Amino acid sequence: MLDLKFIRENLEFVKGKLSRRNQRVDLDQLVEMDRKRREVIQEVEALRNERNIVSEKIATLKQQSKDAAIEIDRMKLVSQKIKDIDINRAGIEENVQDFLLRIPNIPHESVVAGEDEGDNIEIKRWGEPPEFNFNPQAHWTIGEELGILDFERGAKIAGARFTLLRGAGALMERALINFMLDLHTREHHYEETFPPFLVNRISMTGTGQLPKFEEDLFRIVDSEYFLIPTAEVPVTNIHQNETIDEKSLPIYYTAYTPCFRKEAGSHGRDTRGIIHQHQFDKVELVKFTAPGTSYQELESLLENAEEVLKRLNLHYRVVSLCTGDLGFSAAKTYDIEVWLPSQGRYKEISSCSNFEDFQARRANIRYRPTSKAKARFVHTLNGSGLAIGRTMVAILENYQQEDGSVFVPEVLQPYMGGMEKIETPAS
RNA sequence: GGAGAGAUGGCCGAGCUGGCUGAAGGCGCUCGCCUGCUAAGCGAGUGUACGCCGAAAGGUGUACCGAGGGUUCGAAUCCCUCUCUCUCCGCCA
Repeated sequence: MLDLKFIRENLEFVKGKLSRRNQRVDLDQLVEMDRKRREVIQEVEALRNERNIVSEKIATLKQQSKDAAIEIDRMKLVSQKIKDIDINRAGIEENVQDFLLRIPNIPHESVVAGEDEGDNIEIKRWGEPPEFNFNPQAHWTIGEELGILDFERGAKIAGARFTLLRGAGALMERALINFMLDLHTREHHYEETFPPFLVNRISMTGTGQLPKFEEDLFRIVDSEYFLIPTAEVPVTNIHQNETIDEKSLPIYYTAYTPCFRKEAGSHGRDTRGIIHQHQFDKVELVKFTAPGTSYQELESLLENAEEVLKRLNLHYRVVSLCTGDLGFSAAKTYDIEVWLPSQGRYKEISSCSNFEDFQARRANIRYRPTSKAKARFVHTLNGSGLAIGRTMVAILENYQQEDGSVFVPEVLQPYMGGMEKIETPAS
């Protein structure tokens, strides 16, 4: 959420910044509502002031056993008027608030203007794509052959975009989770957390999923619980409505959670395999920082996520999203894209963003500077470190052998009971 | 699921027979005084949000005692609904 006062005082600047996003916002309408809002506030507060003064007078009169009937009658009318105006004011303020919650964040100055992902800027590449002297298979073929990805059973149990992992597949899922959590907690100094997987509407609004993107979320019938689409939601909301001591910043959290997404807009995209699932596992990284350091913290967050791919020895590149491709809440985002041999292209496996104070204002997460100035909003950041399912896709495809077996990356072997290779049950 | 208790400022804790209570008292914190150092002591200050005035310093108004409604000229105080916490019983991984 943007600061209403900032919009009011920097209208042309904000308009210019938002025009580079692929979303249209009529700020003039907001400014007019805000003008009306302040007008009504002045009106009702003047009446309240009068009522307070006269009520005190009534109290005095009564103490002196004098008659206050005239004042009381007059205040009855004033109170009724206050009530009427208040209803109007509440309506206006709700409209203003709702409007504000639907305005996307302002892109950081370093974010390049562009239309869509085609305009994203490649920042770097790491490693080399593996070379095959045979035709590399897609992960769904490899996984089915090995008996570790069971798409038919997944669909039978739940439906499309659900997959049953079994045997070494299920084991690798668990191994990847543990490997990533161990790396981030032991070497990158994130605190491990294990949050609720269902959250309320307030938390979803705090991080920006609501009110605008409800159709992307799974919701529990007959209650106000939503299944989390990412650990970002419960973990960022850990400090909802809190004021943090500056001394304890920056705060680093990591969490493994399953993620649930309706994928409403992606019908027909990646229908095969486990690239787009309604349920997938992810290890997430979340940071709370002071405003001055958030961009250097974004760089180190990105490095922490990259480290996972480096240790798995998977070729990847990093792109900086352009204004048109930027998510609703983000001021700046780096995507890490891993190489998929079967597709001959890079596929997003992590998204690392700085939200600046956009989420903090919504979720009311502040910090008190040591200089005892007044509390300010923190900056929040998060990134996948990494998406587990897509990491498995990358491993299956990049480590595949001609005979259909798949080597287990060295760093994962201790997490898989020393297993070095996944082979077909028959062999 | 049943019965009961509670939610007040950074913290503890009064007020809850409605009217100088933004809120006693204590702790903490800040500044000053005092003190050879430390401790103690003394004095003053110490919330947030929004509106208006002001270049600013600041001034001023309104709101806020879990949340939302209601009664009343006036609500932290009375009534209703909800949320959360605690205790006991039942059930349960």
